[in-house]
Amino acid sequence: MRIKKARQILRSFADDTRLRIINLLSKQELNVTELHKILGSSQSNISKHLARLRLTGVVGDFRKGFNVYYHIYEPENRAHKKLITAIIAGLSELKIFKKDIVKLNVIKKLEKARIKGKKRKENEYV
Amino acid sequence: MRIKKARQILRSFADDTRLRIINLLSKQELNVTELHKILGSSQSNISKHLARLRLTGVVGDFRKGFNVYYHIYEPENRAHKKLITAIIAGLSELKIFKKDIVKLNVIKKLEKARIKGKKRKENEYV
DNA sequence: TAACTATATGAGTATATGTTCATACACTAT
DNA sequence: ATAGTGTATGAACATATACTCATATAGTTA
Repeated sequence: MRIKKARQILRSFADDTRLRIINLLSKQELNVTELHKILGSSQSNISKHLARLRLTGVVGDFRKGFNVYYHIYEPENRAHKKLITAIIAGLSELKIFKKDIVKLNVIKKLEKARIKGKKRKENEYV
Repeated sequence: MRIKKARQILRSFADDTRLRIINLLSKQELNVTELHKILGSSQSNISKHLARLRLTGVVGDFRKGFNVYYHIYEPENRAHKKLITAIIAGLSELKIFKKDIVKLNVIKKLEKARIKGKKRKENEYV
C-alpha cells in the first residue's frame, strides 16, 4: 500500500461526522436523508462527507428510486481492507455511537409507519 | 471512549511524516536528531510532529543525556490502546516504511562507528 | 562561565478542511 | 410537461494544518 492511500483513509476517519456516518453504515445501508436526520447536520454537509468517503473508497453507493443509499465498501486491495477493518474494530465503545443507533431505530420505525399510512391511504381508493 | 479522543488519535495518524515516525518508533525508541536524519525533514518540523503525538498520547518521551528519546506510548485507557494498536496493525506493508527502516539501520551503524572513533581518539591520550 | 549540542517554540505563509447558504441536477409521480 | 422529492455542488467564510526560518531554551562539556 502507498502511504498516500493510507493517509487518505486515515483522514477519512479523522472527523466526528464521518466517524458517525461510518458507524451507522457499518450497521446497515442508509440513504442521505436518513443520515441527515439522524446526525442533525445539514443535508449538504452530509452529502459532501459521503462524497469524500466515496472518493477514498471507504463507502460505496447505489440509487434506489428516489434515494441514494450508501454502504461500507469492501476494497479489493487487501491492505486497504485490512486498515479499514482494523480502524472500525478499534473504534468500538464510542459513546455517541450508541445514541446514533437509537436515533437510527427511531427513524426506521417512523419510516415504516409512514409507509403503512401511505398504503392505507392508497387502499382507500380501492 | 469519547469521539473527540478518537478523532485526535486518528488525526495523529493522518499525516505522512507522523505515519513514518510511528512506524520507526514501533521498531525501537529514537531521538529527535535520528528521526530528523532518517526522514529528511527539518528538525523543527519533526519536533513539532512529536509534540503533537505526545499531546495525543500516542508517544512518550524521556531525556537521556543530550537527547530526548521518543517511543510508542502504551495508553492506560483500554479503548485508546485498542484503537492505536489496531491502526498500527492495519498499516503493515507500507512501501516507504521499508525504506525508512533501511535508513534507520544506516544511521545506527554510523552512530556506532562514530562512538568507536571517539573512544579510539580518547585512547590516544592514554 | 562560556562554548557547544540537542530540542522546542514563535512568527509568518500557503494550503486544506468543515460548515452554511443557495442553487443546480437527477429522478419520480401526477 | 410540471411539480415535487432527494442529492450534489459552487461560493464564501472561519479555522486548522504543515511547513520554514529564526530564535529561545535545556542540558553538556571544556
